[in-house]
Amino acid sequence: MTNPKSIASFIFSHPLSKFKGNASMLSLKNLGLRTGPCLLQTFLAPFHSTSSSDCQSQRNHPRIMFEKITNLDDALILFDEMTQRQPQSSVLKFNQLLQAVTRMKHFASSVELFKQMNALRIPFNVYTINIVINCCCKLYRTTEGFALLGYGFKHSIKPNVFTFSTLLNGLILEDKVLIAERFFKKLIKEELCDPDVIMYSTMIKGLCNCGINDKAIGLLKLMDERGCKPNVVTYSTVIDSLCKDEMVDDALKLFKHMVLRKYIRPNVVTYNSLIRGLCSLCRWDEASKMLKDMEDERISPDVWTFSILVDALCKEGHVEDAEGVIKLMFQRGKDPNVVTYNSLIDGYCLQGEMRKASEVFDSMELRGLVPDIVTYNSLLNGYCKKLEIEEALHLFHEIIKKGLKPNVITYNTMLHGLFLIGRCKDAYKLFSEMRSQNVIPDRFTYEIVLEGLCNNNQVDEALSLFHLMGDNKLNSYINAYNILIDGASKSRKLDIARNIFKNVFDKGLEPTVQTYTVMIGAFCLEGLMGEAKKLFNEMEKRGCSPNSVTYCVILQGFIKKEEQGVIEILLKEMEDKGFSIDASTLSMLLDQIKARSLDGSLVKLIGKVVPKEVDGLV
DNA sequence: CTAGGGTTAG
Repeated sequence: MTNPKSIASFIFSHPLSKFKGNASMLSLKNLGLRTGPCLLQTFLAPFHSTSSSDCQSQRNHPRIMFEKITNLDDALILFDEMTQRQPQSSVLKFNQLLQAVTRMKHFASSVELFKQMNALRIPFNVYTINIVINCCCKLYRTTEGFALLGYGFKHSIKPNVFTFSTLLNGLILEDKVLIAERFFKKLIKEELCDPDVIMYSTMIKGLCNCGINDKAIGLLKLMDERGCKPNVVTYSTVIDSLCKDEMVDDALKLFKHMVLRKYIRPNVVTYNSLIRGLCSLCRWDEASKMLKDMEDERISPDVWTFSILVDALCKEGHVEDAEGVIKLMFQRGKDPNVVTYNSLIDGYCLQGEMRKASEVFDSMELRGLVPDIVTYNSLLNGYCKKLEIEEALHLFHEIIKKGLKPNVITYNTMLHGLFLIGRCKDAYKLFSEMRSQNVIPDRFTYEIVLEGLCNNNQVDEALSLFHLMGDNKLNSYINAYNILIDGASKSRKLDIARNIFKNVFDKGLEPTVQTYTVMIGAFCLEGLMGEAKKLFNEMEKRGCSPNSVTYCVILQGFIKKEEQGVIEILLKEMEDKGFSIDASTLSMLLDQIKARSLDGSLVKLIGKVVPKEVDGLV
């Protein structure tokens, strides 16, 4: 772990800050590529014109024409035009059009166009179904993708490795990794296709997604042995996954293996993953080194790289440095995008600097960037944290007015805010509204609502909601149990707390330190120090060591009982374990000593567990 | 000529 002060120097002393953008100035905007009706005329001209030179140019540059389509309306008009042409446009042309629509991410429209093609009996080939299957997959409708595969069979279209890897990717996008694995194995075993590097990489990505990195690495080795060389994408997939799981050192090891043993050149994506991994662990010096390395390799950082830096700096509270990175981006001709600004806005919101956050918001709109739901979620979060709920509600309505769809995070943030200021009724109304808007509550929603109800003296409501949640995946997260045990305890319903605690074990869930700590706290509150101490000793045996909080909680129980001896032992244990005492426990102790109900000899022990003042840093 | 894989939100 390095000194966070090195961040500023890490950014500004870096050689890249001295570079001037040149190649990057060749942005689309500078090339004069814009969307809109002016372009449409260019596309349609050949169809309306009888001039042979126009037809000639169309024949010579068939690809460029489709690549220039930048909005859906143009594409749809062109499609109509093509269906009416005599003689009919070739499959190739239709494929190019479908792909153009797909490139614009209008997946549903692509599927619709394909349906229209079929209604008009326009012929299609394997390219066509591959494009459309891909669209289904991107829409999380992989089942339809498989149906299309069958439809293709009926039309004697033989699927190929593209078809199968697209479907495999669809299953993985839908988190159906087990099914994906079965599908993958079946393809190989029955020799339905010869897996290539993309298919292996897709499967590896699936394994990474559900956190089985070692299995992913195993497959990486296996494909190599089977004569299919992993490439930079394959390695980057695994490297990124390791970084996300905070196993940056393993990621670095794999990175070195890729470069030094396999002679595969990393690209900007590989570096971005590593830089993000290092930044998220505050290993700034190494991140800086990585940035320098990529520059040495003549790989220039892109908007993504800079956004990662902005995000990491903001999350660590160094928003000013993040602003510096954005200035640097402009210098290098890499215009920040919505994601970049979102991180900055989030940074200000986390610091409660809402005025600054709004300024950034305005400046991004001035630059023609359209704020998305993530932008609004940060702002909502900022206002809610400051308890400026009216402001948050106002913003919430603005989101809807702008035609943006609030997502589960939006609702969670808003719910949290409403509960914070005790507006339970409004919160509950919003909670039901979210269902009617087809936004599925997640585990966080339930945790927020359960905690909100508990904090507002409505434990019974919390409990009935908990029972309503039933036996689905949602109540297999331990947090909800911790919240309810704590809530029940604070409402002096020890039996209920006990029951829920028991429930954790009955359900086979893994209790955390917090689970034990809240239960111990519940016993302490009732003065049942025998039971508290029993559980305290037991947790260690069950493989869950108490932390500072656990010690403070049980200490408070014994302080109230004025048990000098136990307090001494606990304080000594805390010192041995390097734990520190929190403010409220400390003041409780000192009060009792002042009142002479505890002995002053404790002061020496207390001195050892008072957190040391750390000055200078942060 | 036309198709598939890897990096950023609470």
